[in-house]
Amino acid sequence: MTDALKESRRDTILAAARELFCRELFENITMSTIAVGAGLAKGTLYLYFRTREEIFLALFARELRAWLEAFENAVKELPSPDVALDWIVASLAERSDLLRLGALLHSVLEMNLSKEAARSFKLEFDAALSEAAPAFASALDLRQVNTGRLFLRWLQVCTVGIAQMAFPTPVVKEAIAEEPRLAHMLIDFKAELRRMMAALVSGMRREEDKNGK
Amino acid sequence: MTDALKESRRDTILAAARELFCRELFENITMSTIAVGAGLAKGTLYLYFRTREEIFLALFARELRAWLEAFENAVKELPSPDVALDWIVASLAERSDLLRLGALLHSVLEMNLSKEAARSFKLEFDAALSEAAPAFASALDLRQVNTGRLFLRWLQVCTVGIAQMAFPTPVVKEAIAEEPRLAHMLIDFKAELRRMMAALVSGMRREEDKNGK
Amino acid sequence: MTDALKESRRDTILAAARELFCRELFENITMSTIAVGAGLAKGTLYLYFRTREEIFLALFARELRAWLEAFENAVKELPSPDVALDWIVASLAERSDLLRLGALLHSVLEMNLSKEAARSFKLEFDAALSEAAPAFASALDLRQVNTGRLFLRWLQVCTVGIAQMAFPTPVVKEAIAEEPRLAHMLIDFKAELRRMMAALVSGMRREEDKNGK
Amino acid sequence: MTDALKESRRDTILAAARELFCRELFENITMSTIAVGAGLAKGTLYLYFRTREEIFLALFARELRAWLEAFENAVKELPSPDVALDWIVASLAERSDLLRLGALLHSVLEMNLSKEAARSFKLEFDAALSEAAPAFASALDLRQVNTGRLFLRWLQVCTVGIAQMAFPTPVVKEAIAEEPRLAHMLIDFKAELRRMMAALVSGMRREEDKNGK
DNA sequence: TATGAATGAGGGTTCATTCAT
DNA sequence: TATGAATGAACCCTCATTCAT
Repeated sequence: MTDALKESRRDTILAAARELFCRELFENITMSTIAVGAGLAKGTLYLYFRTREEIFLALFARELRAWLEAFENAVKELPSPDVALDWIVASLAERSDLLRLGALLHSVLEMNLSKEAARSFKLEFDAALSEAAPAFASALDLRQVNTGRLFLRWLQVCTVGIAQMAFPTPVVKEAIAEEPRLAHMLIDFKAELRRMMAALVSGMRREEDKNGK
Repeated sequence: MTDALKESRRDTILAAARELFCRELFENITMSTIAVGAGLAKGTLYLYFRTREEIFLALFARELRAWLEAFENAVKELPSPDVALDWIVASLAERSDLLRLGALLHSVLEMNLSKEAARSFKLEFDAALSEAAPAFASALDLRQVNTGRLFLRWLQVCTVGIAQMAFPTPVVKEAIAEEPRLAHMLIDFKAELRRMMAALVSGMRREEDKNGK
Repeated sequence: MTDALKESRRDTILAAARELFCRELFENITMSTIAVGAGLAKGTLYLYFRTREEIFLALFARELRAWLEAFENAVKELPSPDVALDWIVASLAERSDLLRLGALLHSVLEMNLSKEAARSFKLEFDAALSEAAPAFASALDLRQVNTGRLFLRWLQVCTVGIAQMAFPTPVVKEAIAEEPRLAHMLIDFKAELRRMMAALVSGMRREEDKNGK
Repeated sequence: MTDALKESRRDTILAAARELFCRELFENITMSTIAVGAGLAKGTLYLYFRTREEIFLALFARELRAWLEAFENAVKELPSPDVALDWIVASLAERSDLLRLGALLHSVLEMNLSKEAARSFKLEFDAALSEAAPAFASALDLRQVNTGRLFLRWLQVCTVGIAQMAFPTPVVKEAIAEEPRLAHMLIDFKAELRRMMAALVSGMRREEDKNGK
């Protein structure tokens, strides 16, 4: 079996997982369901991924890469830092599965992992961000690549933290909806992220200036 | 049975839960273990909390209140915004259980909750933050109470997001430790939070200035 | 506390149990619910009944006595055996809780009983039927009291057996309703009981004739 | 895995369940015990039956089919209706597990069932009886197949109802044994069923005659 | 007599993972 | 490589009953 064939099988599985993840909570997605969705037997999944968590970790990595690529494609049409930030925030808001996966990363997905799997995920994750860092630095008028990398890290921090508030579980959403006093707890993801990132980017610039002297 | 007695039972249970949470991953803590730790029968726990998740939600609420109170006690000894931020960051770093609970909030603790429980948790949570907001606003030289509330929200965002990176699961920690190329992925919680909050507070002040005109 | 007071407490409890039993499946009725319905504490129920099953056994006995009394009151207006049978069948069909309790008697209610409770239930049950036997014998034109007693026994047999078919559990009822081929499995309790008892009464008369010679 | 292999696994499980049911009360038989008895893992049971109740429902169906087949094999040696009734009653009395399962059918086994399971059980049950009806009609000198079907229905009614009295729970049996006044409550299953069915068959014949005119 | 807090046994079911074919 | 039958660990929660007050 060629590598290409192998890769396409992985894709089939990830596509099935993604499909399900868009409609269901993570905990309700079973290996069985994924297998059915992919048109494969349950056991076959384990030829491509060692655990259920690895599947979603791989899915996260793929979605992340896709978003980074989308940014690199869009970057020439982003004349100013402000427009770039707008694009970043808007495109993230559209990728709710990426956001939701990001929120699960730490407390769920990294829970049942072999050391080897953890290592290769982290390496891949780091590589992806590092490669993309220069483009972000330039689009945002940051002088150093390192600051671009920092931007991506802080973006992740904010993204995860805001997603927690902006996308509550169904029952929490209902509870908030029915209680007027809680209305202000429903955060708008896009607006909140935009505000925070604006402040953070200013901060980064100031730090660069200070260090630059 | 008086209310005080009831409250003390709840405390016993929460104390046992906390004890365990400091040593174990959340998923490995069972109702059985908590019951043994509290010197109670398993069924008794359900007289005070409707689900396992509710216990940890209550624990989070208690720890949060404790931290907020600690701040209010410390506030008079925090002459400048910088010192205040130092105190905030340092005291959070010391409360690793509060941080870890915060990180579980969304993806785990709010998963198995009745609407009623969700509602009362959110109300309590909101009340606690709102009461504390003025003290934060004043310590940080923010002009409006609302900005104090915003500070707490952003603090939560950053706290959760940074904790994700700074406190990896044991296996991930090992993986990072053994791979030199991943060294920079081990974030220092305190430093990172300090930097982010500094930038964010500056941003808040600028927004206040702009709106103030 | 006088005996009358005690008796009225028992009645309160039985009334609450009955109320619930009309709306719920037996297995869904808890001691808690009954206690709430009776306006008593859970523990108080145990001052009047030793087990949950005893409550429903007592309820059955009470309902049975009520029905037997109703018969004795109606008997003068039942000129012929046919009319008497009609009355018997119709009045049973109206007492669906008596029927449902009867169906639970063996496989559920008598499952968790002390020997003492079993004994006194059976004695009371037997006494009630024996007292009523003559009235049934006379209304149905049976010559011997024993045959009246036999009638009541067979009536119980048929009642229980038919109730099993005529009052299926909700999910079974649905299944039958949705499957045309199963339409004939929905027995009409009244018609079926009438037919069976008619045949059985004829049989009893023939046996009496044979033995009488 | 062939269908035959699958069927044999089901048989293994049902055999284990039967074995236990002969020695224990239904409520004391756990999935664990059955699994051990069948030499399988607990989870494996759920590959063949969706719930514990389904196992016993399938067991009932199998035992019923076995009895119906036994009848069809015996029918040529049953020269007269009386002899046929004798055979029927005696063979049922020997199959106490079939009787006990029949008694549980309504109030226990059909309690925890999916609609689908209920449907297929009822269809199978109905089919078995319908197929057997002609043989019964002919052996009992009933003119119409429908009356044969009716016979089987009434047989079920009586069987269930009488079993309730004839096979009391252990504690009830003791209570009756120790109390002379209750001696007559211990019904002899065979004799009682014989008497009732004789009367009912006469009734059926009379109805056929009436309708025939 | 009444309470209701405390008990703790109890078991069905799910599902990630393995492994013989 | 693919299968899917088999595994078996894991665990929450209910609720009848007791008993100290």
